[in-house]
Amino acid sequence: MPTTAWEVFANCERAVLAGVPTHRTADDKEFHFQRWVEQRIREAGYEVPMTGRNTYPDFPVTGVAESYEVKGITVGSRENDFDCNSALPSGQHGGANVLYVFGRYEGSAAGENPNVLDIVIAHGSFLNAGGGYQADNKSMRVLGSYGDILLRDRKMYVSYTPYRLLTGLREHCTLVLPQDWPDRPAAGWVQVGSAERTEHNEVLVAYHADLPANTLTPTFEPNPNAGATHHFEIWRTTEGDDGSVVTLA
DNA sequence: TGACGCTCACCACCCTTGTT
DNA sequence: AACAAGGGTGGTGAGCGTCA
Repeated sequence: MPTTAWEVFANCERAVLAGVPTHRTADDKEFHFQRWVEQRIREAGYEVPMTGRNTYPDFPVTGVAESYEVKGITVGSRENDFDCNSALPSGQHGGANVLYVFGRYEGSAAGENPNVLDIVIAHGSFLNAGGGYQADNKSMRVLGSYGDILLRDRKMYVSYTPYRLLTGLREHCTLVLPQDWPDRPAAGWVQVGSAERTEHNEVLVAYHADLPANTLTPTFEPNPNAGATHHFEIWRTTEGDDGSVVTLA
């Protein structure tokens, strides 16, 4: 079954190598990189619907069970982890594969047209294999001396980026897919590494917040998938390949 | 031992979408 | 329409390790 990942990645890599910058405007400092990725998806011949800023994932591909979630990183700032807000990273969402697009781009000193320095597209299961428990956000109007202030138990998940999990990603473009990804690349690709991630022994089932003490106490149960391994293949096109390899950090 | 750089927790803020 | 929930970004300073 053909997938979009190879072509979308190849377009991103080509644009990085060609020095295609993003376009940052004063009124929209945040979304230039998302737009840059959207253009690459469209260039690859795929349609993405116009979505608002609050959709997750950012770009579901029309007619294909694949979607792209974009995470921009200003170079030299926060490269090792990212705020997922309340959407725990996952390889599946709404019946579609989720591919995370990370890119490092130049900061505000570069002006309105910062260059994209490198790209990593990673299947969500590389960040989190799934399973475990994830409750929706809840709130209750119980707080403060008058008892009328809303307490939002708003989960904020912070996941490692591939830049933390893998070596050799900077100044290169890199594609990370599950070993059992449904299709293989055409000619012109090089596998530059492989990675195996093993599931943890326990899963979080609850946590207790003690307000006077200002502490959080987790409660765990054994992970039914403890020790399960997930295998990933790491790819570049021959255009971006320089013989270097990628390994788990 | 002080300067420096880095990480991380935290803070501050913005805006849209969904629900009632 | 009002409110709750959800998606995002950038900045800062404490703490800590490294190195001259």
